Amino acid sequence: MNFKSPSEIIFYTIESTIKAYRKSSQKNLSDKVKDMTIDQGLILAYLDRYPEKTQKEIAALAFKDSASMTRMLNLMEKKEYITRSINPENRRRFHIEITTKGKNVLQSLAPVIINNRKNALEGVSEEEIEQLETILSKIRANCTP
Amino acid sequence: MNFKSPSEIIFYTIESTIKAYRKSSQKNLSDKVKDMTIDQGLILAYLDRYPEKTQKEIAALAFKDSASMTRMLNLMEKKEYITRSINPENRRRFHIEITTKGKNVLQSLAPVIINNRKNALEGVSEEEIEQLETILSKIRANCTP
DNA sequence: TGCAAATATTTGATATATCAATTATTTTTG
DNA sequence: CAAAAATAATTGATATATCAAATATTTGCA
Repeated sequence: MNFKSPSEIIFYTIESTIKAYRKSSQKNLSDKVKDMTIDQGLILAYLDRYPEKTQKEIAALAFKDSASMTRMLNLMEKKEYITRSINPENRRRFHIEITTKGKNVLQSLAPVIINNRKNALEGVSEEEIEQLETILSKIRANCTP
Repeated sequence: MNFKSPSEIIFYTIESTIKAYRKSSQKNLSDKVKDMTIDQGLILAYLDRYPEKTQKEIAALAFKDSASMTRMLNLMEKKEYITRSINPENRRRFHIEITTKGKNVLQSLAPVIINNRKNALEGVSEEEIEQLETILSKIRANCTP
C-alpha cells in the first residue's frame, strides 16, 4: 500500500486538522466552563435555537446517532443543563427545556465558540473558505450513498 | 450565536465530510472483512510498514492516544492479528509482530483502502487536493499550540 | 554509583460512537 | 376498525477517546 500518495496525505490532513481544532476548542472551553464538552455545548446551542426539534433531529444537526444523543441528554439532564418532559401532542417525543443554569452556561460559551472559529480561521480568506466548502462537499457527496 | 456564518458552516462541512468518508469506508471494509475497523486496518498497515516503531509512535501516526492504542492492540491481539513480546533491548517497549492471519487480512484490505480513497476523490483535481492541503494545514497550524 | 527525571505502557474513570434489538406510541392501510 | 408498518426514544454490547494516575524501566547527572 502506498503511504505517500496525495490521496493518503489528504485524508491524514483532514483528520489531523479536525482533531487539532477539536482539541484546541475543547481546551478553551474547559478553561471557561468546567465539566462541559464542545459537543454538549453545541447541542445546548442547537436546543436553544431550535426548541421544537426532536432529539432525533438535534442528533442529525450535530451528526450524532440517536443512541448517543439519548446518552448525552441524560448526562446534560443530570448536570441540570436541561429538563425533559413528555410532549403531550406526541407521547413518543420529549419536550426539552434549557434550565437557567443551562442558559447561563450557553451565554458564557457563545463567545468561546465564536472565538474558537475565528482563531482557527486566522489568515484564511473568504475565498479559501469557499474553496474548502466546495471541495469538501464534493468529497462528501462521493461518500454519501 | 450566529448559526449561519461561513465559519460555522465550514466546520460543519469538515465534520460531516470526514464522518461520511469514515462511514462509507467502514462499510466497504466490513463487506470484505468481518470484525475489522478502519482504524484497526490502518494500524495494521502502519505496523507492517514501520515494524520498529513503538506503540506510542504508531499511535501518533494514527492520531491516537497511547491509552487507546493499548486497548486497540489488546483487541487485535485477541483477534490474533498481532502478537506482542517484550523488546529485550528496552524492556519498556513491545515488539509487535503481525501474524499470518494479520498479513492475510492486510492483503485483502489494501485494495479496499485504496479504493475508498479513490472513490472519495472522484472528480477532485490534483489542484483541488493541493488547495485543500494548503488551507487545512493553515487551520491546523492555527489550532496547534 | 545512586537517585531523580524521563519514557513506554497500562489502568481506571468517564464520555462518546455505532449497531442491533426493544419499547412505546402513532400512522397507515386493507 | 384492527393489524401492520412507521416512528421516537431507549438499552445493551462493544469499540474508541481522553485525562490522570500508576507501573516498570531506562537515562541523565550530581
